[in-house]
Amino acid sequence: MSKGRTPMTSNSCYPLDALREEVSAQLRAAGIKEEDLRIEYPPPGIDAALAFPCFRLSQKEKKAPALIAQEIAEKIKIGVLGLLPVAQGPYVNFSINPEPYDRLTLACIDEKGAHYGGEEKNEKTIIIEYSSPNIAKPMSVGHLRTTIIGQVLKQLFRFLGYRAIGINHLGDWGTQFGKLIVAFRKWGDEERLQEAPINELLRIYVLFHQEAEKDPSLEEEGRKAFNDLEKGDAGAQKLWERFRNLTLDEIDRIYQAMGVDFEHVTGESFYEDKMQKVIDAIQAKGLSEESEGAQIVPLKEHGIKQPLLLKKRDGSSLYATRDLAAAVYRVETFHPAKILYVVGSEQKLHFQQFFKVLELLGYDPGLFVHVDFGLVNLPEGKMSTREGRVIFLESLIDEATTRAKQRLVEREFQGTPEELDQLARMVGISAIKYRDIYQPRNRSITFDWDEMLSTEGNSSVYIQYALVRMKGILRKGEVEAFIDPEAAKILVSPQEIALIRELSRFPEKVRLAAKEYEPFHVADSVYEICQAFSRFYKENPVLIASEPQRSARLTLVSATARVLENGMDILGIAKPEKM
RNA sequence: GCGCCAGUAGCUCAGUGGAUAGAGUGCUUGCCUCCGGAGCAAGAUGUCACAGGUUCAAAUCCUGUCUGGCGCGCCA
Repeated sequence: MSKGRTPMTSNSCYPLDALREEVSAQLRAAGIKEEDLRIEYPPPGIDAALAFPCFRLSQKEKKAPALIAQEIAEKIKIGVLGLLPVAQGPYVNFSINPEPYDRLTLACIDEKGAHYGGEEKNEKTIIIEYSSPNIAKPMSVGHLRTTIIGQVLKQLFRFLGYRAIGINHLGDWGTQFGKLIVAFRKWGDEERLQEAPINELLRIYVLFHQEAEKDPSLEEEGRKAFNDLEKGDAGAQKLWERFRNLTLDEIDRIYQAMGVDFEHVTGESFYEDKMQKVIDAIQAKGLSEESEGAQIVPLKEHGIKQPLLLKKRDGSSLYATRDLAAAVYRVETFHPAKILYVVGSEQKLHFQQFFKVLELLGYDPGLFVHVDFGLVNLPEGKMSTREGRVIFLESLIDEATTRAKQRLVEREFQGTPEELDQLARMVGISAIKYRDIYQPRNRSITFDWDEMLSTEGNSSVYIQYALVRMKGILRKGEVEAFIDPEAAKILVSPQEIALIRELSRFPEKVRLAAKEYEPFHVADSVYEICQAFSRFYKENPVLIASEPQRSARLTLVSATARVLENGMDILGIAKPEKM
């Protein structure tokens, strides 16, 4: 840090925070009360970094807002990071004093390094449940969003100092396993199961449903088989275990390719022996009742019309029961500050119900968050594994890798075939991931190959390419991440200033992403940084510049690469050295 | 029928009650003697679904209508 010239009340050196504090202090000194202190960001056309609107005061004091702005501006003295504010209409606009602000930014990046944008370690635990594929089914692009968003959130919260625990809540329990057991006993092929387990399981599963249309008694048989399984029948148990292990081996390969990992892989079956306790607690509180032979928890009095189904007529469990057991187990085992459920928005009602029941059981409702997201549809309509209208994750990864490779060959990539393969995977898989985090989670997506694997504009490739150019410059400039804050006085071109400004915004965007559970804010900042860099790169030569520009620009490239890598690490975007 | 989500540029989408509503893509046009052009620059394109209301101020809040997606008892 450069000599503590900057007023800082927190231990954070983030420049935008410091500027905000400075501006707040100035406004307070000018007589603005705390409750009127609202600082906002002016729109892009306005040449200012922060603005204070005077409408509210105008109401209180019955004076024209422009007049108030004028008076406030006159009372304020020049700051350290900011210039003398100016009244523009009803606003008091605060502009940045580039040199000290940029010096602080560079110093902060230098000081924090790989932690720039992050926060100090805290003691809080956050649990993130994500991915959660079904055993015996291939992963389709439908599982992509939860897997990627969940993994990114985990990395994001770690970056912000949390202890983040990822849980893969496998769909390894439920009626479909009864069906699968019946199907395998009738039509299963041992050899095929060995060779391509998921394929074979999918085949007999689809077959089961076809046959069940002709012979509805199969459904009953399936339910009975699950009931056996739940009661601990040895034969059923053994088959189930095989299906589970074989599927997991296959799925693990995809996780590995995508850089996804979990602290715990505990499927629904894990909670099989933990459900009774919750059911007892619910009954003890008198929350449940019998209805049409099933056990339900009515929620009408609590604003939810549909009751939660606790137990089926035949006494076997439902997913809500297992989710309740899982929640209780996790709270007691990990004492988390939050549990995030990264699950599609079509399950919103389910989460409302089961969160409400937890609340009625005495748990803090603020503990549980459904991080929902929109569906992935195909142009032909809703995906359906049974009806064969589906794109498997494996084919998506293959296609992405193939396309990346093709492009690399076109561009005459220099390297061994192994390097080419590896790079193609880095580029291809990152492209897939980025598509799920560059926009908010909320919307449903219609799957489109070209859009999914885009390499232009706001895409992972654009970001990787920007990093590669930075690395290229640093390599040739023989600079090892050297950042000299004093470069701030030389970095005065519009592109240089704009780039540093963008770097200074990164921490705030990271924080916002965590607050809203929205990875896209990080992606957005990363993209803006790359765009600012590309503009800088175009107009400001680095290596061929003469001193002191050359060194100053090397510092800037170094700092930019640092921040960019922090962002890419959060997002799980691969960081190639060359491409 | 009820509930939730969405409707902003041709397409995919940002946008904290405040200033001239922004990106990407697509389209038109420039830019490789220069650190990698998967790039940069410029241009055109808007009834913010519609109708009311609240407010000094509404794409943003409220009500209603229309359109689309999802959900609503023994699947997850």
